[in-house]
Amino acid sequence: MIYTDQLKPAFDLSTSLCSVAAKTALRQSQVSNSTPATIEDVARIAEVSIATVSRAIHMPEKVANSTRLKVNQAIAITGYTTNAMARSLRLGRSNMILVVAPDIGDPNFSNILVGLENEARAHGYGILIGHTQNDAQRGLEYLKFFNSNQAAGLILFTGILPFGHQTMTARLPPSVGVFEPVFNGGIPYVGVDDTEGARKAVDLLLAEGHRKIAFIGDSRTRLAYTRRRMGYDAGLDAAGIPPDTRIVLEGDGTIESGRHAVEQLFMRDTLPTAFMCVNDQTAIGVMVGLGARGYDIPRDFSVTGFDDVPQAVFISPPLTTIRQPRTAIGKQAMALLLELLSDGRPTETEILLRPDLVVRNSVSTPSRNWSKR
Amino acid sequence: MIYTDQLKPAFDLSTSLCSVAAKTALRQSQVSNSTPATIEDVARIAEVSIATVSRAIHMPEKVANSTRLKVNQAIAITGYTTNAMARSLRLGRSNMILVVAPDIGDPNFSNILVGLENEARAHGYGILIGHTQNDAQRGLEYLKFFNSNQAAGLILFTGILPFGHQTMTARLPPSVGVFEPVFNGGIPYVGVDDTEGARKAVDLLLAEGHRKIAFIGDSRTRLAYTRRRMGYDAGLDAAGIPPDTRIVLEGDGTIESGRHAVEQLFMRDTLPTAFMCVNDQTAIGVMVGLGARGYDIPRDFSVTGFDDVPQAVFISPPLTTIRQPRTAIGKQAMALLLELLSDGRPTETEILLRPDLVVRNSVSTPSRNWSKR
DNA sequence: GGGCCTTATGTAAACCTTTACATACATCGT
DNA sequence: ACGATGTATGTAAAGGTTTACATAAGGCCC
Repeated sequence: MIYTDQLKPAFDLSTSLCSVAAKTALRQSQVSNSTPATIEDVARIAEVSIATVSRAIHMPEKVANSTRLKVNQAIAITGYTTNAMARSLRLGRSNMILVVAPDIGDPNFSNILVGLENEARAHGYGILIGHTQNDAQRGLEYLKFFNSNQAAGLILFTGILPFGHQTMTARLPPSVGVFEPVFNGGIPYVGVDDTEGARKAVDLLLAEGHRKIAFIGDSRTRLAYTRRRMGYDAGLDAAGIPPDTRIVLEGDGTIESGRHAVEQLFMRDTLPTAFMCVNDQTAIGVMVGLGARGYDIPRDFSVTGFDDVPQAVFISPPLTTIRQPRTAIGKQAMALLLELLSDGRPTETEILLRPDLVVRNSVSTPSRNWSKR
Repeated sequence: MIYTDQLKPAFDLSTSLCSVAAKTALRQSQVSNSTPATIEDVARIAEVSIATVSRAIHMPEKVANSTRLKVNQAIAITGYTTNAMARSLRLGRSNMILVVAPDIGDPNFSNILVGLENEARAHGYGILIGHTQNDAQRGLEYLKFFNSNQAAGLILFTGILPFGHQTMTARLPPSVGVFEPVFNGGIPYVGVDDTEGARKAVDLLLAEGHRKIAFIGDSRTRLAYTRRRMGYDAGLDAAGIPPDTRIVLEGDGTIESGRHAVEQLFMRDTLPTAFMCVNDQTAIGVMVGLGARGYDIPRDFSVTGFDDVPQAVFISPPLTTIRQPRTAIGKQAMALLLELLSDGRPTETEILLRPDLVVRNSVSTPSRNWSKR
């Protein structure tokens, strides 16, 4: 898929196999050098037909060695690069991948992008980005990219199709979801094993001696959140601790909801010794709420998050959390999509990467105060 | 540049002006509906030539009202969208803008991207991203996008051309720099008024009563850094404070260099009461260094940064700094580029946005301790 | 009513590839 | 020596637009 990498400008004509006619052609082409060289220029210089040039580039084994050599030299001379527009038009497929996220300003987004871009370019693809800001109408606009083959595949950051479901279910481009499965189904995705990640967090808290561990969840129905809750439940169960619904709260994944959860718990009779949060935002909110009430973390309460957002290391105390291997996720997602593009059929419907526990400073043993309860 | 926005699928044939022939044509086209509608399908249904369809879309004033109506209805029926590949091929220009940054994983990058993308799409352009990781070879690869009209313009995040200078100076695509001027010159850029920003920081410190204000700079020769230093100098000068080179240090803009600067100052005989840092990274390093020596910020020392990186609000204490209006910069840069694309000649060579002081918690009056000196 | 201008539309070439099909030539087995 | 097979190359069509140029029709003036 990488078209030409002969970009070396220097080329010594005297050692060339090119005939006199070729040299004349070269001279001509240099005069009219204002416009990029086309396959025809190359053909003229190499003294072959354009079909042969095309074959020399894309099916080198089908042309004679001597011819291929001539063509390569002509390419070097002209600095020819395949016109991607013409190629896409002819082939009915492009070498661009559209990446759509609800918000490209999200700091989590950039790291994925790195993985996506590296993998894409390694295979001769470019990437094209768009963001919907959760507006279906805007999502719909990106659909045009596929009608006209401006993009060959789609990476979706949002759990829902950014365009109305009925509109396009029939002719959906090859797609891969990132982080969470796409609602409509049929689209493979790459994410992290949320259950296992949550399990690691709760196991750490248990190992430190916590028995009353609150779970601050996210009531928006996303598989990731459900699975994190499952990890929490499983961990407690394995430790023989009966579930206590009084310390399981649902928020909405924001800082504010973390703070709110703390307030709610203080109004009830049972306080936990640790807060396991569905994501880092919530954890930050919990820490803020606890701090506002004068408590010290991790002395009085332990807190864990999930995601390892860039801020997690800078807040005080630095947050113990579960890391999403973002660059790796991006790489995997793109690899899966490219495979889809060539094979046509998804090999996997779900790729779950292993999340790592990153231990910082927001967890310690339960304070004597609270563990007495 | 926005091709078609008639996407409404519903269309009542009974109210249509279309003749029986048109309805037959429609039926036919619906049968072979697996492939996207072309301009020819539209022409057949509207019973006009493809030239007229093209004109109805791009030069509506050149077709009769009745004809335009028929065409629009046909477009609505077919769901036609201009094939961007064919269009770009014919026009020799595309509706994509290439955005190249050294590192798209940089958290500062995402916010700019938002501004860029919004502005671009508002004008019918899409954006395409790449990152060079400071590798000239990789930068060179992106040049192909211009030879083949895959992109019409270039947004550069790096202060240098990502491809060897000599290679392409002749046929450089319309370009706009972001944050800092591009070395080679001739390329307009959009950034922030660094001098004014620095001046705001130093003026705040002076207003708080500081007289010994250190400047921790960045010795890498970038215009932005030089200008921030100029703002510092000007501020002290205006306050009648003679420059004191003993408390002006050069680092390299990293956290480590901030920490190192603190160590250096402690080894000398004159300590400042405040640290004005060339960027937030350095400021964070300074805070870490000071914290390690047991000092409290802002009680013992005041610290200011520059950039307002996302972490600035999360570190402790939250950093008083100068905000880069990132989304606005992105928007402006894209607007300038689009203007360049239509006019051909840059109207401005440099657009400097006004940076704002954002006051948080890392600055207070000089501690009595130190001010006694 | 004939020449002329204006307005609306159609015809066909061009943009640059890729590739099915045709052609030409060499090789080989008999 | 000849048909069959295989290899290397060329010819031309197709992909979907845009637009210069040609054509046609209508309105106007004398």
